Amino acid sequence: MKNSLKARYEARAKIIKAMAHPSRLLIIEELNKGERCVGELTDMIGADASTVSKHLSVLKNAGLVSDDKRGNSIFYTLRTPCVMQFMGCVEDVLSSNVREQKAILRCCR
Amino acid sequence: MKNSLKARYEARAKIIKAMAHPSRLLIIEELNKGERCVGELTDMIGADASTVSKHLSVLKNAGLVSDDKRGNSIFYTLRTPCVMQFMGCVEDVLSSNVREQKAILRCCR
DNA sequence: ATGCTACATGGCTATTTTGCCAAATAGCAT
DNA sequence: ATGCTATTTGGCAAAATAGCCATGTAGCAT
Repeated sequence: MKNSLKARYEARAKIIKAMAHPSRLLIIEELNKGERCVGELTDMIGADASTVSKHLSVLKNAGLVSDDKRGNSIFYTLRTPCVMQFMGCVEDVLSSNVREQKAILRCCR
Repeated sequence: MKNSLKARYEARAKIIKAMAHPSRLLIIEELNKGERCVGELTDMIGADASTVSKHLSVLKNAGLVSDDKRGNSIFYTLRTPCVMQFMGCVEDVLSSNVREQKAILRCCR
């Protein structure tokens, strides 16, 4: 693969990889509704606070979220809500997969 | 995290994770132009044929591509072209990141 | 049947990711 | 200063991922 092209795909992959985790998808969806502090997200996810903190740093490092410290808490915001539009497509893939499974069942009865 | 919710996010994550690799992004973009056989993709990527084959199986397993064996070759197709629309958003994130970097430079001169 | 081409699979190692615990840091209240 | 709450960081072990090589399989041609 040509070098400049490779760098381009690597940059994209980094962003997509940042989204590619169940907990981080929950975070993205939640932040799409409005800003949330780490504690709120930790409660929802039900993992160790340090784990959630690291997930947030992955998202931040990819440029998907930004943070704002106010008082004792740090509030996170979704920086580019367009990523949420993608979820519709992901759901399409999922239901398309289900349809295919059904079709396979039908034809082999 | 509630169990049914968790399963939902895991299913989504699997699809996104399948996209989260430079070579697989190239494959997706190329298949968006039309069907391609493994050899063509292997030449473009410049990795071992077995490596490319495994990338394709990841994409297939996620339901993103389908394959069609004709003669001696196997042709892959992008099953849900909507994933390509997402790339625009990814590019937005990237250029937004660049803008932010520039802003940081400006303010600290 | 033999050979050749096109892919896939198994096996292995190196690297990356994940998630917990413990410890550090920062802000607020007393 | 001390304690309390919120969050991050370091460290570590377990799990997942990536990529190569060697090998297996399938189709076509001779």
